[in-house]
Amino acid sequence: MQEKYNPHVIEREAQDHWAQRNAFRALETPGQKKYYCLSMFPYPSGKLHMGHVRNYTIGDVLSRYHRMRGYNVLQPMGWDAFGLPAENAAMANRVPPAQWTYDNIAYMKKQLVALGFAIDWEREIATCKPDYYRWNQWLFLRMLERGLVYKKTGVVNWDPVDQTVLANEQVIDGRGWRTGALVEKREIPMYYMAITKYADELLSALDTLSGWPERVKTMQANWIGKSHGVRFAFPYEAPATQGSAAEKGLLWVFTTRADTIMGVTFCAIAPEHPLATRAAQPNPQLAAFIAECRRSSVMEADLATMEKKGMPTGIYATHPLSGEKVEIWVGNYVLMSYGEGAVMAVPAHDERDFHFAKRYDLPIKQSIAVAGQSFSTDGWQPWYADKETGTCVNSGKYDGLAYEPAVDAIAAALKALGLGEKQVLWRLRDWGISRQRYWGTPIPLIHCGACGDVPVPDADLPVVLPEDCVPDGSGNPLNKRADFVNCSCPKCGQPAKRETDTMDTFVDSSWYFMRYACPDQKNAMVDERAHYWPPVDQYIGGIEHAILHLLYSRFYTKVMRDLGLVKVDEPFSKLLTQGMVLNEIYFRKIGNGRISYYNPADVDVTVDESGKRLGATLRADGAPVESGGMGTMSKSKNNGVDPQALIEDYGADTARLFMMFASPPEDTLVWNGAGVEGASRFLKRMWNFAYEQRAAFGDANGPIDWASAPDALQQARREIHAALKQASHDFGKFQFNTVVSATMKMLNALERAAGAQPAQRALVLEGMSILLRVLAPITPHITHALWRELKLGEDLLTAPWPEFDPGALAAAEIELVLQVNGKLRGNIRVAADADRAAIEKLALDNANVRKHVGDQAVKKVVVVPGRLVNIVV
RNA sequence: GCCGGGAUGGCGGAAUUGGUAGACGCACCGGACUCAAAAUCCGGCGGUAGCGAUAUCGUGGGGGUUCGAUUCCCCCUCCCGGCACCA
Repeated sequence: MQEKYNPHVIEREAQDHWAQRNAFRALETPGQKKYYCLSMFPYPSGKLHMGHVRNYTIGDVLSRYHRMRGYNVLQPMGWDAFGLPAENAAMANRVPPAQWTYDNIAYMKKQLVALGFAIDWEREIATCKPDYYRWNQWLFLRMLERGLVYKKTGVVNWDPVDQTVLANEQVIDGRGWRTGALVEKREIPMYYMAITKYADELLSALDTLSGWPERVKTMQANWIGKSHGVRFAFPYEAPATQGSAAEKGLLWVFTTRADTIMGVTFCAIAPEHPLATRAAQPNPQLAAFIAECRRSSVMEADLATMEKKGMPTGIYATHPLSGEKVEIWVGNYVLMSYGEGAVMAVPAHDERDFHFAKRYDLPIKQSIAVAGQSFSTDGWQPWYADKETGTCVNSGKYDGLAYEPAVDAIAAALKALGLGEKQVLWRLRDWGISRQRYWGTPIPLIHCGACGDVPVPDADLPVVLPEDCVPDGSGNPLNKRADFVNCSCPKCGQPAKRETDTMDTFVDSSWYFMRYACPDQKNAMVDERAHYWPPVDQYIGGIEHAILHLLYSRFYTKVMRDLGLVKVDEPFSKLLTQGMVLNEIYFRKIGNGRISYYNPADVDVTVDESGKRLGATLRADGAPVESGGMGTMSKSKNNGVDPQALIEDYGADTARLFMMFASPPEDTLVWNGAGVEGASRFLKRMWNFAYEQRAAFGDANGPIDWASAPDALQQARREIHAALKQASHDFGKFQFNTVVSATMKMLNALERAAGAQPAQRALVLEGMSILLRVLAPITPHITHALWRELKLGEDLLTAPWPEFDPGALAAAEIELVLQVNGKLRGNIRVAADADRAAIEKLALDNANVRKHVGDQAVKKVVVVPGRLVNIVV
């Protein structure tokens, strides 16, 4: 045995050992409990960052732990390889996205291997390869056949200089990130997936996901957003204009507060609403306002935070129940994509309408009252919107009705008029999957002048993406590739054009977990092995994916089930949402709204004497940079920390141990390398202890009568088994930081108790056998080496998880805390089986307790068995 | 703005889910070893008062429930994640 811990040597040896045995290859073994453990696959951005190390270490710890628990474990890995950063890199470096991507994959794979993850690399997939995305195309066509894919227009960010559609991320302060040009909204035809057809099941099935965090289920439920309300219409008359004749029509709106209908004083429509367009024809001011709205962001977050503005259309509608005239306004806060793109406005009982009415001096009419509260238009009060205790007032025959009966009566009245009825509305919208970008899955359609949009026949799949394009930032380079675009129509054989839009990369990641079951299957999307492995038993990934990725994956699973491809209803039985790993963000604005980000490792922070931050400068040029606060480690913010230096300096085990010890996996973690030293020190200490004690191992020890062993030994053994009990319990809670702390307690206890006596040697042997197994999932290399050096068994990979000895935990005496009126006043030792009366007497006899009780009467004595005595005076 | 989450010593965090707040580490301070340093080992380490026993304050801020609140309830502040084209 080597005297010194040398991580690089033992890690190489352990990894060779596993590789030679093909130890992590997963086979479909009938009769054995399977455990499909999956960490979200990475985008190959270049190098791993600490968020990856955290994610994949958690997955590996759980995989190895379950292997020790006797499960047939599958842990695969792959690459979410299509996406925008590859195109950005291509523009910067003049290298095709494909080459950049494959280079990154090669480098990052090397890093994953160096970290010793128990991955079945035979199942590796990359979504940018035709043998994968072929099945994106195939499923797209099946969905098209079933009406689950359809075409309609959608709104995108348009850079008028580059003539290019921009991602939200590429719009900074309303300007294109490369050109600095003011971005416009533009409507273009796109393909949509009808996820709303599954809205009901996506919502109700959340109840079956007992292994998911409540917060994620809540977020999904709110996102799907089922709301019950009333859809109804305001009849209106639009006067004749130069362009169009006078028109009578119905303005449809949706509301969840039909009980406030008699408080309506105006209506508001989205700038994109057809009625707004019509009203703008004779009204240049309104047209200018609508044009201004067109220049605003497409992002909901921007829309919701911007100043609420509006303008009257001059068109009046008739209130369907009161017959009053109400004016129709255009409001920049009304979303065309939700409901009807129009709302009834009740300033008295809707906060947004209230502020809008105040701003434009529109009437405010109370129609709900709460007993004991008086209404005023001076300022908004939360009770104005209270539907629990409010009743209708100033509402004619609905006066006095509470929320539910009022909604029922009003819906019935509208229905009788043929002007509306109750309706369920979803916040969830269909999923627009078209991207006007090169580096993605080609949408398998052909546009023929005679036949229209024609699906590519299955036999012609995949539609292969040429891998040698270099995007230049203006438009989709596929449009310039005649060899890609020009084709013949599969129906009529005439010359035709291939669709050049590609699919949203969320499509790629919505079913990859199914493909891992059978990545080598060339003739089908999935085969019968997808009836063995799915669902994923444990999914692990960042909390930032709580809604979109997880919802799309659930949708895809249900679609694949309904196509008979898989048998599961849900893709992920248990979900662990890892907290973000944050780091400082530094940037400079380099003009035209463009931003350049600098890695914190290249930035010096200056502080004053009290440690307060004064500023930050870029080391390269000494000039100041701005702080962008804390944010997720990412390529786009250039604030990732490459784990490579950590691995090279300390080894994979230290990197893994440190990551697991730093915080519980679900917590946000602000990156700070301090503490790595401590993790490394612990492993060295364990190695040194094993080296010193190596003589205790190997020879047979007789059975030890622990009950007659010295107290100090019994105490040490109690500590070890208590720590084991805690560690086993904490594994179930995913609380790996306290598992690590338990192993530290074990080593502390062993170091104190070690010695040459037979019982001491037996304790060291038992303790190390437990310690190494508990630590094995976290630091697999050093534990593998020590397990063999100490001759504790053959291969630690398959050693069973240790069970604690309840007998070791029993103590003859226990300590009880004494309180007077809830304040700590001392403690006593009592026999473990002491009865209540004896405990009370001992407590009341305690000198410090007597001092604090004094001559006050004891009102009550609370005894919590095994914990404390509280004397209430 | 809306939805979800978080805040505990100088730092990361713990507290068997209502029962001794600060486990286990990091940093720091003192000591041993050393010519010296590093490494290692031993000890200390929330604030205030006290030589000490001990007292008192203390889990983002304010209020409440309880014999007892980091934990449960109400209000507020700040930070993080998501908001449909970053992945």
